[in-house]
Amino acid sequence: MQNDSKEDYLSIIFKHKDNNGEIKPNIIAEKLTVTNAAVTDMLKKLSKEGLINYKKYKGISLTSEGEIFARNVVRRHRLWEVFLYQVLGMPWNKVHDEANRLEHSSSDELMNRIDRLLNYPEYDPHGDPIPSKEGNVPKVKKHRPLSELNTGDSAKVVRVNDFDENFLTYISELGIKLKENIIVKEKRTFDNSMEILVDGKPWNISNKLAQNVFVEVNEK
Amino acid sequence: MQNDSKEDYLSIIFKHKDNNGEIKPNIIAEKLTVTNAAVTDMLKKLSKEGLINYKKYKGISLTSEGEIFARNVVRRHRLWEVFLYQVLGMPWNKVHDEANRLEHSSSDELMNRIDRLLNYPEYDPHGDPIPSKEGNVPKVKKHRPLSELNTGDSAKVVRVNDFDENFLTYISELGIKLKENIIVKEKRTFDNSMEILVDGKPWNISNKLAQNVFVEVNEK
DNA sequence: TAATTAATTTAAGCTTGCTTAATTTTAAAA
DNA sequence: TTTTAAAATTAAGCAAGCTTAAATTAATTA
Repeated sequence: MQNDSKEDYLSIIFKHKDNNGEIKPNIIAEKLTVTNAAVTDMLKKLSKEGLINYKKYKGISLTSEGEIFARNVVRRHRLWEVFLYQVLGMPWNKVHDEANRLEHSSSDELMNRIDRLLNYPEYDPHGDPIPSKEGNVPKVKKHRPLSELNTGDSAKVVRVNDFDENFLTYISELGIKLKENIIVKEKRTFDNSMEILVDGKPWNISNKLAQNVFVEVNEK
Repeated sequence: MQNDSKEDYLSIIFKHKDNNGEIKPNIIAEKLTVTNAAVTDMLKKLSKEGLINYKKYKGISLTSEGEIFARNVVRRHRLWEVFLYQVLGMPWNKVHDEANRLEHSSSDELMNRIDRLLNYPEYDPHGDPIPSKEGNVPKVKKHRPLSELNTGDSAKVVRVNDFDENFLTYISELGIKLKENIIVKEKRTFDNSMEILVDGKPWNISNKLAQNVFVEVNEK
């Protein structure tokens, strides 16, 4: 109701900021599917409240207060994802949208109880790190996009992007999931598409798809 | 976000309608702590959408479509209450407010999974019936307000009103909970206050309090 | 560097769900 | 039944979070 939008904006900034901790309005607009004008509007409000640093036409970044706020939203989201996936057995691809609603409706006390129930998980079902109650963010395992591998490489899935439900539905069908092994049978140089082996089955995947699956390469 | 208010109105109508299935705007305004003007406003919208029967200055009732809608909101609310209380061990008095937020953010699929996890409970932690997925509302056990009992009566708690967190906090302190036995040591005729025995301990309670605790009288 | 395109901001306006103040209708009391 | 009080409704207006259209600034390309 009152804070949902604000929470969405801060969470998006947190998740999509670059190495300098900055993000462009454009990206926020895309991720939230609102117009740029709406973003400008909200940025002013967030700035006035001291949650972001914002100067017209300049980069946007979280203040330390905004960082704490955002981290907490992300914590709620990812804990709900683990709960939905592990405890309720909800399929991978539905978990994100459901958590997107729940994250705005849960008190800290509730989330701490869920956290305990789940035995303090460090990663959500897509491999993203879950900020702790104290605000610590677990290290993300070193990993590269599947798209960078070459013919003959073999690797283990450690993270996937969760921004698109259709993408998740599709890779589920291919048998791609966390900790699953993937072997690159052939990489085609002209369009960077590849043939991969998942659980013994061969699939043809686009470069775009491979860019959204992250793996830890197995030493040869 | 979009539907929260609507859901609140329908749920209040469902829970507080009289024996004719009707309710006055006044009561809705009180329960939702909004002005009568706001209620009139919303009633027009709900009526236009075919969710309630409404004629100016006349009684308000749910249409069959509204009934289905409202029942589902109540189902979500009460299932969440059971979950919070039983699975997470959240205290009695905090469960209602938390569920008030979650009820607006949960898909049917989610609630059906929670329902299964809880093994299809029929009553929430305050003794209120939980509508099933199919819309069946379990029979509420026959019961009377504690305030109607007299000196020497003994009874078992089967339901309490959950409208006020302070009330719930207070009766928790007295040891009053579902299935707890209460003995009326003395009822005072001049103000209808009573001295009761809960788990062996004596307490003095007002008539107002006793009106909100519902019991099944033990045969002598 | 100039011209063009893309991104950002401003301005005006809309919808939702409220509010306060004034008015009308119904219910209760004399 | 008349008067008075309570409840319900209408009218006008406000804040939040959007939109579209126009204007400005930054980035890219020729």
